[in-house]
Amino acid sequence: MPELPEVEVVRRGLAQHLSNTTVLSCEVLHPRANRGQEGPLAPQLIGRHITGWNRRGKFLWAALDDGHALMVHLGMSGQMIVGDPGTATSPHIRIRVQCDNGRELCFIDQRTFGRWLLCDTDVEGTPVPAQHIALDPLDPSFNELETARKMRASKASIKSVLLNQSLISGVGNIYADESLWAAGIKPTRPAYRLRRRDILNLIAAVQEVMQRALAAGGTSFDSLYVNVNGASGYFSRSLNAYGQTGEPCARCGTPIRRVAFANRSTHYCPTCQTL
DNA sequence: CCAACTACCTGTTAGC
DNA sequence: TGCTAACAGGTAGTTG
Repeated sequence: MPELPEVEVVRRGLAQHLSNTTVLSCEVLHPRANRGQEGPLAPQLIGRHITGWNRRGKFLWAALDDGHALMVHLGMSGQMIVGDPGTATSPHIRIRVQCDNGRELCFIDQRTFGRWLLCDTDVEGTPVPAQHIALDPLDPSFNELETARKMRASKASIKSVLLNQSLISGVGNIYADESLWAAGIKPTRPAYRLRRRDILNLIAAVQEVMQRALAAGGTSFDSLYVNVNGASGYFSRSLNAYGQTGEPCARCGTPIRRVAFANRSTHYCPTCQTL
């Protein structure tokens, strides 16, 4: 599942191969991939000039030279494949675009949770539909103290708070479980019952885990294929909690437990995640 | 206003 | 073998 590190790998690949280029053609092959768009996408997108690619949390967008943005969310299974025309052959190609640098971009998305949206931006260039998304923990302007204060003001469980994209963005189920394991915090603990230093430790753990995943996933993006499988492909051997049900905890040896929580699976060590 | 819950989607796997 | 159910989960919208 693409979370922040995987989306950043995709962004880097797109920035390398599809910056300063104009859209020549566009086909929407599945309407759900462009849900919420006013009017057909193709005639609005053709002729637009992409200046670069930006990201906030799991939201990705192409900055256009007229102040608009082509916002992309990969959902659970979205992939952005860049190559020569005809390179992508998946039965799940949802949108196909050709650019004047000779490259083709295909949006492939098996489960159709992802989408593209051509939209307005604010004065800072952020797409309007992504304005409610908080800065992510790898953003240079991310404020740890301010974020910790907001998180600690919540009565919800600390895991729910980590997944709340309006407080801290980019964290999904995998990195939430990994960060809570690293910080020794029980996922169901209400956020307000944690000390300030515990929350700050947790934020540092999120940053550390994501930096490591980014380093592991960002090794091979100079090929034309823009890989989004960072967590499942490169980083899976480093996981300490997520998907480790029944495996001994790397810290204390207790079998990792899996529980249904907030309609999601949660993996944690019942012995050493006690905060 | 806040927190919790549900719909949306499809390929894979487990169980009978 | 063939069917059904569970499972994966980010976001938006709804409910309490």
